[in-house]
Amino acid sequence: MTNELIQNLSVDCVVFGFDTNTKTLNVLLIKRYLEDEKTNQPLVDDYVLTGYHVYQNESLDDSATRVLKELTGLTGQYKKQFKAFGDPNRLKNEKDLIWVENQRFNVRTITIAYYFLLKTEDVDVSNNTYQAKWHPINQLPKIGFDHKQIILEAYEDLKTKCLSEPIIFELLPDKFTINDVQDLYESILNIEIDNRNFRRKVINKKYIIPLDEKQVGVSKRPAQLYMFSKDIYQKIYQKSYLINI
Amino acid sequence: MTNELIQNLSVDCVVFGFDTNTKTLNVLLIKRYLEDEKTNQPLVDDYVLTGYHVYQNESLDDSATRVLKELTGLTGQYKKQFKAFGDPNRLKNEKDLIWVENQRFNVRTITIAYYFLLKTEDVDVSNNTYQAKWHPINQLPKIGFDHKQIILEAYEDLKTKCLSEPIIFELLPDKFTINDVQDLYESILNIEIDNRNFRRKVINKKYIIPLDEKQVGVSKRPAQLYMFSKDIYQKIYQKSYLINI
DNA sequence: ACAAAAGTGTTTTCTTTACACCCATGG
DNA sequence: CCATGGGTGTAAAGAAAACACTTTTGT
Repeated sequence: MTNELIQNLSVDCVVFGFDTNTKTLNVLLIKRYLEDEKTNQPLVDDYVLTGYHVYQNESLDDSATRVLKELTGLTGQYKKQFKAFGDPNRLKNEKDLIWVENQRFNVRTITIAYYFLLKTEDVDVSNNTYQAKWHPINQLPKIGFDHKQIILEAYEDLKTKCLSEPIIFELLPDKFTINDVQDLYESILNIEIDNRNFRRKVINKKYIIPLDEKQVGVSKRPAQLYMFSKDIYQKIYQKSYLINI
Repeated sequence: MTNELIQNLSVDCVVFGFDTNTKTLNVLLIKRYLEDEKTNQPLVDDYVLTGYHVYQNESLDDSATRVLKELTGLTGQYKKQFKAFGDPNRLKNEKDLIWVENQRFNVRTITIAYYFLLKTEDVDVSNNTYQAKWHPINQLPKIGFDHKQIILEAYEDLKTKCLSEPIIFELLPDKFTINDVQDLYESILNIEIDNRNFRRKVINKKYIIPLDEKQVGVSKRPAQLYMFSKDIYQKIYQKSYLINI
């Protein structure tokens, strides 16, 4: 079998990045721009998710990994396939049709959507091939295709999942403060959390390990740094059967 | 556009049914059987999920609904798209290749997997076109393709989801006893639950409504019947932000 | 009257929530 | 010495867990 693209199948990647400085949860989007050849008027000018067709000999997961690597250079980031989008009309608004025709791909394309978790600081966005930019999840720009819906569904999944699994640490640097963790939860969930109760809860976890280190270069009292131990987490993990309906 | 099948795309349906009598959670599987034309020896003889290719003008959800209807005659059942399976080698063990060649479909088929929740009693399995049979989730027969994996992942999703959403009632008749609910949780989660604590918890929910009715035709003390009100549930539903990692 | 499952209360423990001030550091 | 965010404890309320006997019904 030759290694061709599967014309009607793609992956799309919702790349979430947390910015510890501004305390915002962001999505990495690429520019979609097309001009009229004669008038030079922009025909399409908005943002979309990064994505690409799947190769014939490639698994869906590998495909998503490849797309992320091409966009960011990163590998080994947390990744989750969260939904397939395949409505027959999903690429059929006016701008999308212009774009699709220009790019010569199938209008009935099914996309397998993934989301990734990483740190904004890990991506050099300054001279990115795709003109990728971070956008706060709460201030999304004009977005093409059905990608806004895809982003929002990814975000819902993230919100649910971060309550029951320690995926939050994928969005933080290896060394973080308790307040970083709180800020992150507050950004994702859009809620306020009591600092004392939160600290107690987090610090009591055996897999949150205090380091012999404090913040440096901050113009205030430097905070204690912690790390997350996945090993310890997995060792002490106990499935909860608490029914909460 | 003609209404053709999309050759490399299918949906597969994991149909869960709870049997209130035997107190078992079951999966509906269809027979896969093929004989050698000359020797009449069985070449393939096992079970698979029901599934079919998606039509060009059909959404993924509609496709799954159609497949369920063809199998069971039922519509309007609880349905969830839970994962896409698209490994390039997913249909490539020996029996699968024999089957695939016989059925002339693409070996690189991506399937969008759904699960459905219903009551075993709602399906007339006796003279089913597909020789469909209920199989207890804990005693699955020999299963073809990658469908065992698909079933197990559906089951994992169901286990998680039934802890935080009232989907359990999709598996029960409209009128049920508290012990029915407990039996169902115990079957799904494979755990034992304290009856007194469980009753208290469930009966206190405003959306669990006691009826002016008791069981009839049972050879023991007849139990109080209840119903689940989705309306009330949605009205009083409050998103929980409890962090439990 | 007996078998079989339905139904019932209390206590202990754990978890969550609410709440306000002092501390350490860099500038 | 001051501004800034870091860090701390206690009490009350609510939820979960542990636990054994009585009641109702059909046969």
